[in-house]
Amino acid sequence: MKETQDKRISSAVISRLPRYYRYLGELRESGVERISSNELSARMKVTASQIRQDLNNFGGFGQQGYGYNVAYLQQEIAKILGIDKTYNMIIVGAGNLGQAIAGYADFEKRGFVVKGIFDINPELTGTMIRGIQVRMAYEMKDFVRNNNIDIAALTIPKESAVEIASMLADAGIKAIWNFAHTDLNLPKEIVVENVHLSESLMKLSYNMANRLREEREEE
Amino acid sequence: MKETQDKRISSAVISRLPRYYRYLGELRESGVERISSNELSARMKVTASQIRQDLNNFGGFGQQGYGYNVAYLQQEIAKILGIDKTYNMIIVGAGNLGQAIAGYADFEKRGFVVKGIFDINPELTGTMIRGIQVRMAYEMKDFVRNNNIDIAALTIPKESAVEIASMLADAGIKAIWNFAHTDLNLPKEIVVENVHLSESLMKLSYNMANRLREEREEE
DNA sequence: TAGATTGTTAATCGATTAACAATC
DNA sequence: TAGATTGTTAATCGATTAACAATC
Repeated sequence: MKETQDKRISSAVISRLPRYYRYLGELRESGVERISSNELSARMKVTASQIRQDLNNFGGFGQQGYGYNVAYLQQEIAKILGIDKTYNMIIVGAGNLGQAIAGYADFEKRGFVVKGIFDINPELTGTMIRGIQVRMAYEMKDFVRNNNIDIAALTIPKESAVEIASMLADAGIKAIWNFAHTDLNLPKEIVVENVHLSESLMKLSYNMANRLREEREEE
Repeated sequence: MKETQDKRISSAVISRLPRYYRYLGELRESGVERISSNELSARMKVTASQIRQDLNNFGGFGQQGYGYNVAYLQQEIAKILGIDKTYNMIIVGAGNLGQAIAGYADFEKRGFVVKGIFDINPELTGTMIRGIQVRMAYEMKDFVRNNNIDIAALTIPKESAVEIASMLADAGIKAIWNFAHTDLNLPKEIVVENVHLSESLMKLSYNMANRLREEREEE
């Protein structure tokens, strides 16, 4: 009997779930039906113990002496991640990044349906991007309210991001996928997932500088 | 006397440095000259203790009874992150994401100089994107060798990413900023920084689903 | 000098790994 | 049944927080 999960799951665990999901998908595609935590461990370069601990936060998906059924486990992880449902999404900012995400979210993952793209540039009004109409920013609030929009991807400059995010929160958005280089200050019931590319690039830079440092020391 | 950092710094610490850098930049822009770990703690919503611990991994940048000089601390963090230098970069993939990064890396952060953009589509040869010439994929290896390229941003489908990454490693690239939805398997001296947007979106999805779950429980 | 705040050591908390009994 | 492998408890390791002496 599966228990409803009660204890709060750490974000470290959550961060690993999509990667499990990806590997299980690859295994499934290549026709692998079952896998043990040990085999998966070798492929993914994490410990088997961690895999079992992570999964057992959500229930027992395996079978002693057998391992895990690949398709079943992937499906269960999909449920845990909530990607077995569909979500309505808008893209705010019709620049290259907005366009990339529009195309990406729509094609790559069926579950995230892009309903509209918004921009402040009047010249873009009525333009279509990947079959989705570009609308004016001032229409956004009503659009979110009337079209049951769950998620907004913010691909706009940091100067306007905080204000627009607050407006979206007022309009009842549930989550913001934030690509703007700033922290948003929103009521805690709004989910925010940050993608700060500049910070990612700085981490890369650190590791590059540090790799060289290490090599010098080894000499 | 500042010690050369010897112990390995945890990636949790490194991940926080760019955020410190950003906040310090904002403070500097608004004319703040000095700040205590306590004030910074309140703004950034992390503990003052953590700020002091993080910084003291790299040396003592503050002064008892005074706090930290904003400009000086920011500069020192820049050095730690290695963003006081310039790096030569190429973009692999001239799609929307590649274009977004080309524009972004060049304008937003002066230190990362985009020297070339590569694509397999012959129609794009010779095209200019933000003043940078688009070149054919087969020229890439020689280009990396002859132009002292440090970093490659991979914005290509996962099918070709692993192979191209290996080729770039052969050509002497130092780091790969990987936007492809796959893990790269490269020699350990190559730095890899992954930006897996689909995994980010799944985390958002989890948190959204979970937020709703929690709210239901609270009722 | 007195007050403020760092740098750093110690205590706590949480996450990862190891071990093994349960069980398919 | 014997072998394999999970689920889960215990041990270890590391990261965060608290406390405070050092010192500007």
